[in-house]
Amino acid sequence: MPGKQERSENRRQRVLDAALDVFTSAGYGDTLVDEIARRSDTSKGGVYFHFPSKQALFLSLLDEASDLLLSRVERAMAAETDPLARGAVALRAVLQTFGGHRAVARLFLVEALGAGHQFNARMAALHQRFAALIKQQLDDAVAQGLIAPLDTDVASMAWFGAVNQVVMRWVLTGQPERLEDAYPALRRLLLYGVGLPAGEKV
Amino acid sequence: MPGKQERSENRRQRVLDAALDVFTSAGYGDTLVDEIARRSDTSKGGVYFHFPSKQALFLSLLDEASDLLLSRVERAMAAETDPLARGAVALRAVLQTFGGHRAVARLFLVEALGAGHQFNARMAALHQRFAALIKQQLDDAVAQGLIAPLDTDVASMAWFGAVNQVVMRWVLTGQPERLEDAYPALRRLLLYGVGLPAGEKV
DNA sequence: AAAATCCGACTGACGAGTCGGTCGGTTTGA
DNA sequence: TCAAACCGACCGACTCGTCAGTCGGATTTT
Repeated sequence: MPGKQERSENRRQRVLDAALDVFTSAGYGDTLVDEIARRSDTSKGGVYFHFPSKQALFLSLLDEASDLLLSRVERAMAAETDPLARGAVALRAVLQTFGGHRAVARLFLVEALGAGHQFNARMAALHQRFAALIKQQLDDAVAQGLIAPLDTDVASMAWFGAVNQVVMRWVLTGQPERLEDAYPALRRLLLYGVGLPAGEKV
Repeated sequence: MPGKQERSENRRQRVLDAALDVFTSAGYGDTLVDEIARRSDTSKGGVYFHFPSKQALFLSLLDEASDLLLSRVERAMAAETDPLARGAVALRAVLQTFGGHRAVARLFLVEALGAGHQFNARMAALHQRFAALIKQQLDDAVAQGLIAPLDTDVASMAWFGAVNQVVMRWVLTGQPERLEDAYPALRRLLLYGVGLPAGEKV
């Protein structure tokens, strides 16, 4: 017998799970709250008991997902000190996390953009956060003389975009079979791009 | 006195122009056909006389824009023979074209994603077309021994994504002031990334 | 019993697409 | 030459399905 909080929490989580399913398969606009209710074995009223609006429900998913992603990335980076190594492990953490949660990846890369203008600010902030994380490592690397000076604004955007696109292709087409398989090629590309001489370790 | 055809063409174009405005500022979902009619100084019926549906109107814009972009890129590439040089001029052509048509850039990079799942296939095909163009140059460059062998699948995706993201930032935040200003840094990044030794010409 | 949770029929706003009608220009034919 | 007949372009009030969100009541938990 689940206690009170427990039952309620279960229900809330079931709604979130179902919402992830439906949002990622139908897109935000075409998702019906009724469908989320049906799939989570509750009712429309039940959904609205736990979430004030469809939009808030979607944002809860995004928050849940970005917490997951950022915590993993930060944990990975904490274990390294060299800026470029931190970039590399962050890259791997991203590929591993998305690689294990395709629906989450889809939510981030496809649906969030398709969810209308209300979400653009939120997404822009999230992008900004990641780009800043990358830029910081690049700036550090330049400061430490590991790489030659370069436009780290453009470079961090480009890094971010490159990873983004590789993940997106995987989400949409299933290639490569395992997302992590793209790691070596991507790491090489990014590090070389930033001026690291060919044949370096890290 | 404008003939009937002429007047009709004018009207049709006015609708397209207004549609570009409204779609790019409100997003697909939040765009009202009534608003397009209002801004093009016509009526809802007038819009529907020229286009069978809101969706078809949007697709017409996309087609118009992709024709513009691809023709410029192809023209630029035709003037070069070296694969990496072709990549570089293609990059510049993209930056110049989008740089001069911010609304079009927004249409491609933001609104098309927000336009719902009906458009995903269309957009995926377009992305595919560009990625294939890039991959071809990279494969040629490898075949000609200009660069060391690499995973050109991942590399072309990464290139594409990198450019995409730089353009998107410009669309959303206005940085850099002139999109073309990102060209040198981006070119360097992409060419180095692909293994071209630092300090090469092209 | 009281409170928390859940149900689902219902409402109201909304907006894409329709359709009967208008209007200016063009063709016909007397 | 000049209507009468015609036609394509255009208009905008209206229809009609859709769906997020509500609410009064039922059910479950404490």
